[in-house]
Amino acid sequence: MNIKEVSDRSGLPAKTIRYYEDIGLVRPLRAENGYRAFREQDVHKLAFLGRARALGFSIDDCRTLLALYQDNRRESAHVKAVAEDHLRQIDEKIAQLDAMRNTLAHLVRACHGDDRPDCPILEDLADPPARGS
Amino acid sequence: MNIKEVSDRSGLPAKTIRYYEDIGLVRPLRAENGYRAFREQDVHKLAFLGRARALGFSIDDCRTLLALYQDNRRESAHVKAVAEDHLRQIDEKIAQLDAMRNTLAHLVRACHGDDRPDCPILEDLADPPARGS
DNA sequence: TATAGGGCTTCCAGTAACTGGAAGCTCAAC
DNA sequence: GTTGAGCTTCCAGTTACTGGAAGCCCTATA
Repeated sequence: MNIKEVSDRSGLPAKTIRYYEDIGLVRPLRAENGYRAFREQDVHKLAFLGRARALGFSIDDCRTLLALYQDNRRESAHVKAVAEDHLRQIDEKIAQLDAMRNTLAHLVRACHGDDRPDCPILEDLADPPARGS
Repeated sequence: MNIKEVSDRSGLPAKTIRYYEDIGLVRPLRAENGYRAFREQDVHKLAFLGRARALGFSIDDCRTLLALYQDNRRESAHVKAVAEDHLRQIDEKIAQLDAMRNTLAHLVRACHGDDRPDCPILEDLADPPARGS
């Protein structure tokens, strides 16, 4: 199977698939003409990677998850730990973004947004009112 | 004023301040010994940048905001547009993360997390149930 | 006065995960 | 035989820094 078909079936760009080979996530065979020759298992692996990436797992996590997937003596606790850790990171990120969002939304609401220069957004950036106290 | 003091007062690492000079966000003077010589306005600018970055604005947005800040013939509409655009991007990002979070939390709850290999997380990554329909 | 230290300088490389593009080989079709 | 699509490799660029090396500068102390 050539790379284009694998790309279509796994949903990953050909560039990404080559990159994943580069960093050792997949090891397709090679045909005599030098073309990559993918097997079903390669497509399966790539689809797995695509889904893990879509859940936000890092490439490094993906490597771990893939290894666990292929190890049938794995302990599900190990998988769960990786996922929980990632979940915590997502929660942190969301909290961070929520905080930004709140401040920003507040500022945007306060700004007239007309042809005059007065702007609470810039004023806050230049010299924010002390928080708390 | 030397870089260390500016770093302390603006809250930005010295490395970052040098980087900001590199990309033209600040232009401190130079002392005869080659050391950067920062003025009050430089510190002010850097603090502005630090706050804009903390709100998640890109360096490019920061450049724009700084220019608007320094242009007293600006229209607040321009500033507001930049901020609203950024707000939209934050909202998108949050939505994305929320979706990930939901799927992931669901999978984590379903996983026993013991010493056995059976794992709904891996099963889902390997072969997810069709969505919708 | 010699030296030790800490602060400052520049420059290079690395990070994460790709993505774009150039140069060039291969293959199928007309 | 030639065209065009598909494949190959390799290099550079993206974002916003960050770490580290090599080396100058300044101050204080012995």
